[in-house]
Amino acid sequence: MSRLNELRMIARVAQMYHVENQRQADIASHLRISQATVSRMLKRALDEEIVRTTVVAPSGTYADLEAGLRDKYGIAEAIVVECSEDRDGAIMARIGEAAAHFVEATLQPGEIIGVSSWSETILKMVENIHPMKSGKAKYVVQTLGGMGDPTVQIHANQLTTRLAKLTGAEAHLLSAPGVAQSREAKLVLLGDTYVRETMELFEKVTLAIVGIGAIEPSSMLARSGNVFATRELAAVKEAGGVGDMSLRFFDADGNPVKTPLDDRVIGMSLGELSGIDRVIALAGGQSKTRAIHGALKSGVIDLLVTDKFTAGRLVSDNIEQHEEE
Amino acid sequence: MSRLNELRMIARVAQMYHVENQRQADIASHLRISQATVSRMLKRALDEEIVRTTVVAPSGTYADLEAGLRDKYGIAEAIVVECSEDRDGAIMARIGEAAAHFVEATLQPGEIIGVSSWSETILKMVENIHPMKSGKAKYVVQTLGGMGDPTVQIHANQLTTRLAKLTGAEAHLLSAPGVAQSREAKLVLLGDTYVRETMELFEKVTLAIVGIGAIEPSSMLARSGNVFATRELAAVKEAGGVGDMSLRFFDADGNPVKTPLDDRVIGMSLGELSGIDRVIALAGGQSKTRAIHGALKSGVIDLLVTDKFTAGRLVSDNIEQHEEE
DNA sequence: TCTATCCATGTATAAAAATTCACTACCAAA
DNA sequence: TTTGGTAGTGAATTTTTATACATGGATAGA
Repeated sequence: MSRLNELRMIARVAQMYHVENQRQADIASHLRISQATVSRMLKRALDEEIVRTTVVAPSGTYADLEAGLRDKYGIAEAIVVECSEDRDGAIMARIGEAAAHFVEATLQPGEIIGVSSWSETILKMVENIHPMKSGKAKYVVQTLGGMGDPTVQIHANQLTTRLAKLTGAEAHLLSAPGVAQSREAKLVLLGDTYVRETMELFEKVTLAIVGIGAIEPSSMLARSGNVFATRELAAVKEAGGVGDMSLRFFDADGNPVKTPLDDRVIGMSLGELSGIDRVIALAGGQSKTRAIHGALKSGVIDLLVTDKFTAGRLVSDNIEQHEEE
Repeated sequence: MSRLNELRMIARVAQMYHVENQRQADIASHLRISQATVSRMLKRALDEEIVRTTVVAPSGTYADLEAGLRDKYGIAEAIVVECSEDRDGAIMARIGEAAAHFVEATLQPGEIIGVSSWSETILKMVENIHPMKSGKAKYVVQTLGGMGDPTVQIHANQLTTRLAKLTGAEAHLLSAPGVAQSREAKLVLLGDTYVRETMELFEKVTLAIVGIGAIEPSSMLARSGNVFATRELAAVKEAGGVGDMSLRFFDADGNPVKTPLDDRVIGMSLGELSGIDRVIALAGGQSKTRAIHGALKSGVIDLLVTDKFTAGRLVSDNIEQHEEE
């Protein structure tokens, strides 16, 4: 019985605090108890479930999927975007928008942004970033060489340059192909002063933005002019590779897949990536599901931006089912 | 679209704060924004109804009726107790329990309690108060004389004394009848040193506990041996009286009803009562509904403790219907 | 293109809330 | 009855949160 009277009082305190927006001190003097007691009663009210606080995600947001991704993969943050259809074009646009918003909102002054250029999704992101008048970022560093095809090469440069402009940063381009013809060719290219200067900035990057690729040739990869022979991609698959970030391949458990290809890629390595303060990955789509799974497993990603369909697939355990879909 | 991303972020912040119990500062550094912004987002979340806080009244409490009483009568607080049946005996017991709990929980150190002795409900309250080891209250002052019948007189003294003992206070008894035989007799009684000393404490009372009586003779009033002639009570009713507190009568609007009886009562006046910091009224029951209505209207009561049936009758506007029930 | 005004933000600070501390009462077991 | 542990309290303090203020950019109208 006394418990009921106690709960009545707690309920009243909760009412005054949460509904009537009174301060604890006022409630305390009104009820002739101490502020400390009011504070304790409010905690009690929470425990006793006299007050219930619910956070409802605004329609179009997927807090549950985000939590699922965070929990399953141990990543710091996940953003799951609304998307009307499970189609790559629509997905990339939405992911790009959300990523742009997030980067804008959280960019630190003096930040050094590393950006992988071989990603359509990142392109979409850059398209959605609003120009920041007062220079916020310090440098934007291209973390992967351009593509063989000169047209696409320009494209890649533009992405980096544009992002630099938008963020008020100085662009540091990687004036080299993403994939050299041979190991020896790579060494020659690395001899270039500008290339070396840019690559020396890799370890100073504070925010890396990467795309995640599936082994299946994407349209951009295709356009780049067969930098990897089909045979070579097959070898990567053979070795268990499921996807890449900046042309660095990994398997379903997130372990790097070492192949001779590695010696030809001019860009940031997975090891370098993992040393970066914030790594934001942008990817979504049916075909990339397994690749994203592996990428998340690798532990180098801090934040994933993806779509609700892909997030759903990732969270539901049966990733392997999608293997050959 | 940007609004949606903003809301998503707000939802996430709300999630981290309310569900995951993280501090604003931590959320801020996690998301690379300032603590101030987190605070604003949380306010925003409240406005946008992304977080919803509901206070659910524990079963057996009547927050709505209490709010109704507060609003309708402008009293500071109301306590409405659960009660299985609308019968005076059960009601008094419950009200007494609740009042005891409240007084225990809110009694200030050094408080001077004034207690009207002619109330069975107050008696029930005193029965339910737990002894407080370290003296909390300073004095317990009897605010109405005893009753003519010596047996009941003792009863009244006991109530005051017992309450004093329980609260660790010093009892100040009013060793005089509640109603003197005549105006002259009252003057004589007031000449008594002890009586005068107690009455001089009236204005120092910080917490008054009163019952509310209907004009209809209560069992205790009856037992007291017809202190008021039936004729006199009729006169009070004639003048619009609907009830009394400590034998001071008032009408349905809470205005004092002045009759020659006033000059014979030895106890605290309504004027003195209204000057007291906290006035707690204990009353419930079908027959007292109109009396309580009038008492609340008088504006001297700060807290009413009553039962759910009576509260329901009081809150539903049609008090006049109960006039002759 | 140039104001004037409006927002949004972060910093610094004020305000509010939670917690530590010291103490009291209470209870159960010795 | 004593003792040792638990629970609950308010005052003081610390921690956390909200706000006042100043700044810088965005926006709209001249």
